[in-house]
Amino acid sequence: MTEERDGVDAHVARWAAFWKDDSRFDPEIEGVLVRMYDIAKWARRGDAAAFAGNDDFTLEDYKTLHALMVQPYPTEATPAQLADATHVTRAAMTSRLDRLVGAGLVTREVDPTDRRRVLVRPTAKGREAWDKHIFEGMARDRQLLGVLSPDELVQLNTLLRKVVRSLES
Amino acid sequence: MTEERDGVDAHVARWAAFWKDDSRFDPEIEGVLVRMYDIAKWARRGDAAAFAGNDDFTLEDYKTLHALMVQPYPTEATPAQLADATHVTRAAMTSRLDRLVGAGLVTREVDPTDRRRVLVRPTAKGREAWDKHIFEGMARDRQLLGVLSPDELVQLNTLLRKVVRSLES
DNA sequence: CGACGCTAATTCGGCGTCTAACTATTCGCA
DNA sequence: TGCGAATAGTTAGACGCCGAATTAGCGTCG
Repeated sequence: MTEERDGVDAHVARWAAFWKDDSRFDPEIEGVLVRMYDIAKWARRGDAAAFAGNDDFTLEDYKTLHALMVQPYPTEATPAQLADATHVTRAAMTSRLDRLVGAGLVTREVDPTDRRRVLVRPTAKGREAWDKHIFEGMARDRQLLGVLSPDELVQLNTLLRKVVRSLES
Repeated sequence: MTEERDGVDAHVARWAAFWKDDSRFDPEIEGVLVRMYDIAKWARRGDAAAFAGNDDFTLEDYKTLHALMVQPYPTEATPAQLADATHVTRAAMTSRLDRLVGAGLVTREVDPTDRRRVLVRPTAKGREAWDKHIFEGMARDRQLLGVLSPDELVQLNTLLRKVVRSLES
């Protein structure tokens, strides 16, 4: 075994001592989930730190704006679409949009063809805010995964894609 | 390309249309992080749902108890150790322990040798609660990653381990 | 055409986390 | 010995999220 151990190995090993011969426990399964959970938490913390100074533009603001900007259609979406894209509830999206409207980064208008719906569109100021932060986020991401070679990234994506596809079905 | 696409591919592709030739954007990097984030969120939601009925034993209670039970030393730890193990702040751990003490699942005593410190230990009831849920959680985990073969799990862990090690240093 | 069901968005109440400030205790060094 | 710095835990206040209930508009079918 040339691979070096990490903190999760230590954690899982200790933990495995309890159920050495119990088939219900699989160290590889637990290892994968703990690691993904830790890495995701780390990334989230890094992103949050990058937005810490700004009182008027938070990480959540950015994520919402990003989901809006990369919509397939012209940059316009309903709250429900944005909620799905960012994996939060509609209730959470309502409060996110309150903030963004208040800051003048998006507009919120009732859809004339279906008055139950609301159409959200970025303002010029919103596009600027998005543009300003998008590449900084990508730089953080690149640094986070910098230890992996391009080949390894492709491998990793292949494996993760399988998992995501099984979740989507 | 025999691999099937997932929702993240669609998301990232749309997104990539903006910076087709911009070296600052790497679809593999973004894909990895979005997928890990989504999978972790999915797992968390599943765990939370499993604890939804119980009013007196939440997912957070379980996680704290678990961290306590798998401590290297005899089952006893300080709030700071538990906070580090579960990746929450000490303030959050204080409120978690309030709940657990209130429910009679752990005890909290001042360390006689260093009166700043507090020692947390599980009660018999706490051990039972932990035992009751640990294998259910593992079953959920196994189902979540069921699409991956044992070999693929090892591959995945090897890649993730590299990332975690780089974060730890 | 009117009642019922469905969909979209919002409001409300509660929970968990965070940062920052505070208390208590111990350590270190003049 | 004594006093400032460091450490452990807690408290206070704010924020974001969630589930459930609410309001409003659309649709369909008798």
